[in-house]
Amino acid sequence: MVVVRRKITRKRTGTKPGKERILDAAERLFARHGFYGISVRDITEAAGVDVALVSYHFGGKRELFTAVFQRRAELLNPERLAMLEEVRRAALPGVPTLEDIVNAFTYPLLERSARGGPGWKSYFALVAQVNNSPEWAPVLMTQHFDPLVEKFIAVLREALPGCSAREVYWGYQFLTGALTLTFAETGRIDTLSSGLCKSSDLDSVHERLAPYVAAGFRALCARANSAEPALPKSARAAISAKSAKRR
Amino acid sequence: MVVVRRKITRKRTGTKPGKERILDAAERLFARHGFYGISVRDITEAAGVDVALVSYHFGGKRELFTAVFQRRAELLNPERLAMLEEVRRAALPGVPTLEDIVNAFTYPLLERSARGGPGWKSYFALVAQVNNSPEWAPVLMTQHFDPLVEKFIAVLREALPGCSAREVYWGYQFLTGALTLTFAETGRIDTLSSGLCKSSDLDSVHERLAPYVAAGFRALCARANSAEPALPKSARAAISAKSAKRR
DNA sequence: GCAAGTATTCAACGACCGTTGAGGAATAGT
DNA sequence: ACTATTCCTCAACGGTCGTTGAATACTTGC
Repeated sequence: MVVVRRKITRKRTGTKPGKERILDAAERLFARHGFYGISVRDITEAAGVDVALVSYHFGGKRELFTAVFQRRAELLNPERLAMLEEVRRAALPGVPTLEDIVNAFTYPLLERSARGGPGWKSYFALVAQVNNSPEWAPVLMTQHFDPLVEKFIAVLREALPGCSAREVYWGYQFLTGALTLTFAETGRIDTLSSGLCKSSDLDSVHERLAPYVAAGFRALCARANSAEPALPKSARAAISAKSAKRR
Repeated sequence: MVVVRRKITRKRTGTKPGKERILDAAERLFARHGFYGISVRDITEAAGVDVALVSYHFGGKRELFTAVFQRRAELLNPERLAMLEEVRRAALPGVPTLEDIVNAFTYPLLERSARGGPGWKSYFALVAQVNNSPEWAPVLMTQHFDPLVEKFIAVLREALPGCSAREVYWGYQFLTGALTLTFAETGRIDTLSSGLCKSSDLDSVHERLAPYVAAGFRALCARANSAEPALPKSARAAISAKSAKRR
């Protein structure tokens, strides 16, 4: 397949500077085809700038990729942290519900993917691919999201007294898997359901994910606390009663 | 970075024919770096054969990729279908529990990823990446897994009487997201939990995923049947009682 | 042992890859 | 108006990409 490349060079017609235009184009194209599936020429042509600008502004293709990943993470995490603290404060002197914690974790993401514009939509699709990549996840996800995740897990543990840390970590893993597949918006649920459900209908996900995950967490803890009792029966019963209380 | 490529050409030292060796090497490398992240030369060098063999045996790189994806899907799906039928038969004249259905869906996969050897482990990591890719999922996942998935969803609906199809589809989507992230084995839960949980500990996943997901399904149905009543109250109460029954 | 067919190697093709250095244009400070 | 700085263009580099056609090796059937 031979593709003729015509130079576009729209020469400052737009209002945005080249650096930002590159970030936007890279975000969109990386999200769809991954890091290796897109060349810097693809990106700069889509952005209407010269190839050399990638090296000039970012140092190289790899650094551009991490810059794309970083840009919106820095906007997102403070908001998510604030929402977690707000949920926590509102529940004082008790602890927040699992549903509220999960919502604080997911809502800022789902809301922006749904109504933040195409840039945000691409960004979350990119996060979905990165999160499922053995090559990229240990670097990018850990670096940009783990400090926040640790805070969420700490609050989850407060809301699940008597539940072992292992259950909470596995529950979080299932949550983030469900969430990132949603962001990928591959359209698979659309065809499976013959159009009854739409990948892009993130409001439906927002309604359902928190109840689903919260019930999952409770089931994990109930299972761990009923099987293999390592404590005397009386202590175990007290713990179960506490963690089984709903709402 | 300049990498010197030395020819290996181990010339039929192994027992496997070149076609199979290419499939094995491609599986391992595609799983880690994706379709575009690996060249056919990377693959053929790892397999110890000549570059031209890819075109000869498969027609091209793209066809090799789909062949890798197809090979184990064809082994997997009949077994999963048989397990679903077995679970269904064992529950007659009733319907199987959600836990048993989810296990029939996940166990053949988790078991092979855990103890099927490195080939299977790579394969599921590849599936994880494909499932989260807007470029590949609509083609490969739909083509090779959707017929099976439709059967599972049909049985899930039997086990969730009075629950709308939408809830079941969303519940399935969350399940498959949690499952595929598990297969990716990115090691993120390892660092998050300071080594308390291990990505590779699929037995732990097997114990927990079914209870988690089953509880999630029940929560979705309960939510749908309690909020926004479109039916008269009496009918609604009857449905809720049915779908809320546990175990 | 010979022929037919299959499997594999070899060398090379044009296209595209990421990156770079030299230089031009725009901008800001004085 | 001059200068320094930043932003951007142009042309080209060495390398790697996927693919191919011709030639060689191996296997099978007789």
